[in-house]
Amino acid sequence: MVKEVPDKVSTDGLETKFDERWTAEGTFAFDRTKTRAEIYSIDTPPPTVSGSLHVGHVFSYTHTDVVARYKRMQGREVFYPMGWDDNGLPTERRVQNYFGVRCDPSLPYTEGFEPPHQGTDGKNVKPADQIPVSRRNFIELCERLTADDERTFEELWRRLGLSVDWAQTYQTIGDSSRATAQRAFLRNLARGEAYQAEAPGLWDITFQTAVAQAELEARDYPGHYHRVAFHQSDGEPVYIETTRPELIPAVVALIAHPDDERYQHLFGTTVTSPLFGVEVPVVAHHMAEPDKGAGIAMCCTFGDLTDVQWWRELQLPTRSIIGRDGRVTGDLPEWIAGGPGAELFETEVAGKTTFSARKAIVDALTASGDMPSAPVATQRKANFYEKGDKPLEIVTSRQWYIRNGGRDQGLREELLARGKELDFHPDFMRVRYENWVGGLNGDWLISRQRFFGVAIPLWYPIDASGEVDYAHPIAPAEEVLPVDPTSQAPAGYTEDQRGQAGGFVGDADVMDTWATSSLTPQIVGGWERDNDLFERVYPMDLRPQGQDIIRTWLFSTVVRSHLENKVLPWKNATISGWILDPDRKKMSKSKGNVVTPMDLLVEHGSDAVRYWAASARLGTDAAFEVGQMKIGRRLAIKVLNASKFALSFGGGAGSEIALDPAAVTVSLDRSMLAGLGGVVEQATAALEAYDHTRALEVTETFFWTFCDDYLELVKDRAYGAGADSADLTPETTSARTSLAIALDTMLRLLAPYLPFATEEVWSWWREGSVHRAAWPVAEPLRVAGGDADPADLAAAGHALAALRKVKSEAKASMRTPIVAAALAVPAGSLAAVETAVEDIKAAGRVTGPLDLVAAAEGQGDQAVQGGMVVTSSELGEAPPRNKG
RNA sequence: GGGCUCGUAGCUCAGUUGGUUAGAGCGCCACGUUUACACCGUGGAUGUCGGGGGUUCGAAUCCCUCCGGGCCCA
Repeated sequence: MVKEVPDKVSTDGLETKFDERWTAEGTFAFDRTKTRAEIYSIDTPPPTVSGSLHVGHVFSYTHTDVVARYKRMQGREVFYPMGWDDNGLPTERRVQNYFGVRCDPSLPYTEGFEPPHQGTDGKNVKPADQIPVSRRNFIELCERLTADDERTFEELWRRLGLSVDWAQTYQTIGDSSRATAQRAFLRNLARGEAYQAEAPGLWDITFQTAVAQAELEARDYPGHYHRVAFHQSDGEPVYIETTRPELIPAVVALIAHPDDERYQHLFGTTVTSPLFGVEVPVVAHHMAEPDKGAGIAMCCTFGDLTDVQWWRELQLPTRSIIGRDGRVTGDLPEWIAGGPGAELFETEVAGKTTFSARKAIVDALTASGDMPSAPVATQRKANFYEKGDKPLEIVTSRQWYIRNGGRDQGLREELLARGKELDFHPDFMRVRYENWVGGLNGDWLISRQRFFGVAIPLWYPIDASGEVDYAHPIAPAEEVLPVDPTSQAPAGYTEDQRGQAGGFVGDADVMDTWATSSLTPQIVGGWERDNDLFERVYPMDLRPQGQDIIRTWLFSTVVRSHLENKVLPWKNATISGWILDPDRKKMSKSKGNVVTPMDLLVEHGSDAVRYWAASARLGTDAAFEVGQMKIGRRLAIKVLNASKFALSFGGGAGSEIALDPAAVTVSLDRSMLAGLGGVVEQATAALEAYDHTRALEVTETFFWTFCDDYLELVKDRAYGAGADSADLTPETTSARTSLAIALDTMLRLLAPYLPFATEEVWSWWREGSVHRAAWPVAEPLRVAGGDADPADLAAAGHALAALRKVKSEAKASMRTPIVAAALAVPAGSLAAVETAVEDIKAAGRVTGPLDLVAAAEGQGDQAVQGGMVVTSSELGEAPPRNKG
């Protein structure tokens, strides 16, 4: 039944209209009564709310939504929650400025705290003017601020048309996320998978936090090689070259490559350090690079990661002199005390920044003659925290780790096996996982010295003498999670025992963001909170994400599921590519080449932007192409117009539209439906293989041919030459039925890509939402098509094009009648053209005889109108225009 | 330096296990307002498949090598 077809169609306003309708009707509401087999569950990446959404988000989330809509139409109940990642430094900074507070974890929680500011118009509040608050208060303010960000994000996602159940959202800082992260940590601890260690770790001076391997970034950093003499027992110098002379007080060994001829005689001997006279061994290790500097390096725990490796593998002593503040320790180290450099250290080096200390040491080396030549400028690779701008120092501190196979071959093998079990789309992305897991050389450091994150849920007892006993942490019961050890006392203690002998201290650290994000399947699935739900959605079906976070998010999620649930967290991982700007550079905020997604959606329409996004294959970088969006917009409008047309033949509003395949009797119609059946098969196979681009391509190609050829060919027959509904010819009924069936099918095929335009058309003549309609199957189309050959429609289309070409070349209007013509048709197509000749004549306005002859050998070009050639023609007079 | 990936028409991209004369859309040129559509229609032109070498009856496709872009890891 056709309800209403507008006179003038438009894509404008569809986004708002259907977002409201879908919400009101619960179109995407998740039905949790379904069983695991009926459910398709998606573990969507939670975007960082305090950052801003960019075009890359729109791009990759569209890919996921296409999958979600397809699976839903396939009859799966789609579990597709959206989360917000609020953890982290950017949020902390915004909260400090917005509310004028700073976090001091040593403070107690203040009930009903009201911050001094409510927004400061982007102006920074000086740290001295910020009111210190407890971590719990600080987190409450973070939650308050991120609530605004989340609204903005949701608005964008709704406009883009993500088929998310908005009742299922979560936050990585929310109570249930924190409880989940803490619960998982406590279980790791109980099983021995989490442990603390006093160990060298990378430390960011600026952010005052430890940094994990996954957060590292190696960058070029300017420095100078200083050629410095160590001394053998006989006084002979051994020259090394170092970029960090200030670490000479911390030297523990000189190291050269075992095959290096120059230093063979030194291995096994000792040398003394300049200025300080500390005796250190000369040892061999394959990591020493013979062609770098002098080929012999000083190892000073801990100048860089190679030093750490040497320290560990060669079991060298620990002589750490750099503290968390980035300065040289103020205490005189015992290995220097009493030596020739003790005074130098105490007066010139102790307590200095590395920069000042270096200057002092270099001056002393120059004065003593141990540095005979001037420093030589060089570029070295230094490790940076990805958000920091100062090279990282390596300091020893007490930190928590989770085992990830980096120091355990057995676990590593298990995790590599999980990687093989996971279906990556595209498949080659698997090697990124394998390279990363295979290359790990340490466990996962999860302690972070920040505030807005999930607290490490532990306290430590203080013994009678006031020493903190880190070896016997106090864990909370799972029932009381989440906890904040900095503002809550552990069971059996009271708050006034905090920091007292015989009392306790809370662990002041929070966990790495990924220690929470790695649990998104557990968080959204209700692990240990709603086990009924968990069993229905977990392990999940799909994890979409970017390739850059395979080593972090994807890997850490596999680790947690493997340790906790002994399964892979999902069956499939789809990896979207990057958006490149016209210069083939990755679009990013720092380059200033980003486009605001909301503006883009408003300007082009969401279907148009989705079309652009869906045109890019998974794993492939895509150009930011406004032209492609315009094509998408045209497609959406064409869908509206062609649909309006196809629905108009039956007499408009109130007329019945039959979808009975038995009414399709004309050969051309059956040929079209047979072709459509093939399209359904191809599109379905492509989507099953997570190849949404191919599915779109075959559907779109068919749709345009349908409009250009089929619709034109059957136009007259479908109108029915004055017939009223009482006495339709079977030929007219066949055309109308075929149009309706084709429309019905194509709307479904396009629905995941153009959710708004297809829903609009659906609302004209069908009940419910196209997004809850069944995905089409080829079988009924095959039956209706019978033994018809899809090529027959192409042949008729070619014949029509050949006739049009005559008019085009004569620069005549397409309305010009052809009084008589002869058409040479390749033998293989002749029968098809003869069968459809009445439709061809009507569409080509051939008013007189159309002679069809078999084309001679070599006549015509197969690539042009299928080799069909009009050999003679006579054009009539074009009718006058209908109106001026 | 290592790994992965890409290089096809002016632009953005398809090209399945090697198989006729390499495709699409955009853009371009010409024409046309036809009762779905000017956010349109019709027709047309367009390529050393990054370079070189090899395997083969036959290579955009397989192998080698070089050049250039991108990402990740050292």
